[in-house]
Amino acid sequence: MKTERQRPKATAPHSHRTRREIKAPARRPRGLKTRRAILRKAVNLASLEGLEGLTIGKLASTLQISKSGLFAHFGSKEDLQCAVVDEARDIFVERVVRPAYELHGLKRLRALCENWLTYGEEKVFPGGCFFSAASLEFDDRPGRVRDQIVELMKKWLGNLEHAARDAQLAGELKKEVDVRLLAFEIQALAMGANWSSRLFRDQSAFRLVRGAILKRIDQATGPVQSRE
Amino acid sequence: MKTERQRPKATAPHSHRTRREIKAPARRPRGLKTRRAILRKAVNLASLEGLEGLTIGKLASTLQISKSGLFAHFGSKEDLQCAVVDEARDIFVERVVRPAYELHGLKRLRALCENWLTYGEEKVFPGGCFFSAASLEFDDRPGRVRDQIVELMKKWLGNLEHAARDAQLAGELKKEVDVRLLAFEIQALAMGANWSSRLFRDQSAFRLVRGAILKRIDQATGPVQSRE
DNA sequence: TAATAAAACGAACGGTCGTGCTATTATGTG
DNA sequence: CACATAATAGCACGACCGTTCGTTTTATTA
Repeated sequence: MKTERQRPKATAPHSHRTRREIKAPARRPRGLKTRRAILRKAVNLASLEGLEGLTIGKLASTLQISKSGLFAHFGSKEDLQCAVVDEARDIFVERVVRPAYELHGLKRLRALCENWLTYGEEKVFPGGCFFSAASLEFDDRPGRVRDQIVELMKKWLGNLEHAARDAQLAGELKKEVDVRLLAFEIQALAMGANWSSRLFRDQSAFRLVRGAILKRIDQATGPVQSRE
Repeated sequence: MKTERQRPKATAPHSHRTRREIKAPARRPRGLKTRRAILRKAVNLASLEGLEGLTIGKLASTLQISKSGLFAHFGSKEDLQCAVVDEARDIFVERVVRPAYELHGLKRLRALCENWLTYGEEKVFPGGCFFSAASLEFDDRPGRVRDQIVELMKKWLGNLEHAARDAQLAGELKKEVDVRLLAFEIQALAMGANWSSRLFRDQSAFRLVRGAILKRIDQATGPVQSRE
């Protein structure tokens, strides 16, 4: 009853992504700009230090705003972490998933792989793949953050698998190919590239994995190779 | 000059694993027993909470000893982390590497894979593969801990690659197989199994990956299959 | 321009972190 | 038994954590 102002979203159960512009689209509340700026920095920081290592004080001093002012935007650290994950998701979708959705079947599958490799190579997040790190950091921490990451990862694997299945239905992949396994192998190789490039500070891991994934896909397309 | 007692190893540059039993082998200092007990617990805790999330206070209260008493065994948190990594290494070598070294060539390669999968399935560390987690946690934290992890991982990949190369030289693998890539793919799949099993709380990932690795190796042995 | 509400601030809280000192206890040796 | 020494405990420090609260600044609008 008393703590109402600094937790504006606490009562609303789950109203993702639709904040307040629904009823007043031209109001442009000044807080949103700051919030976006905070999240942009927070995502980068979290990719380097981890979602738990991301501290409100450090983030605030980096942005040169007050700790309490920053805090008021979120209401709790967990809410901040959730917002950061969501922001990272948006960036990932924009860079990796969405462009591939203009294609279908095998082409989409190839595009998803290539976009991911580019996303890794170009260091979209300075600390490497945000979700690889977050997955391993939160696999033992029950809570909303973990739930969110699980859901995102399921969707990503589902995207790979769906594209592969479409390709199979279109005759672009051999009938005996296990599309679920194929998706898993691609994901494992991609995470391996991220792991190796970061731990050994060696970007050539992406070259290696690009070759491995291509080989794996070619192998699944059969001797006919992917038409065109 | 004044802080000398609680950092007994600080002056010695790098005397791993040979502590003080070198000159008095029968003395059996009582501290070692406690130290081992601390490390055993610390490894488990660190695998769950991460090497940074592993806290001296929590560790001490878990073991029901005083924080300062525990601290005196190591002298700094970084030293503790190094000791924990070393302890985890010992366990890993004992479970995965050493048993395979009774075999050679392709058999050793297969044994390394199978031992790793068993090590993952049986939850040797309650938080999953210690080194997968530590790798991603420390890939951006320069220091002795990171250096140690890098070295261990290089050795592990080297082990896989070496076994594969021996197999190739013995004619058990096709000549055109890239043993470095093969080692990398195995490692990526293994880490993928760890990742998936933990994030989705689904042990079947190990079944999936066992199949994938076997297929990958069979494919490298050629149509003749591994003799015997 | 005055009123109003949102946003940012500053200071402080209780807690925990790693670490450093000093004292106490246990152990092995003369 | 006395003594030296190693092992452990007790206590406190400064720093930083997430969080709260009251105040001040800033922007909107009547």
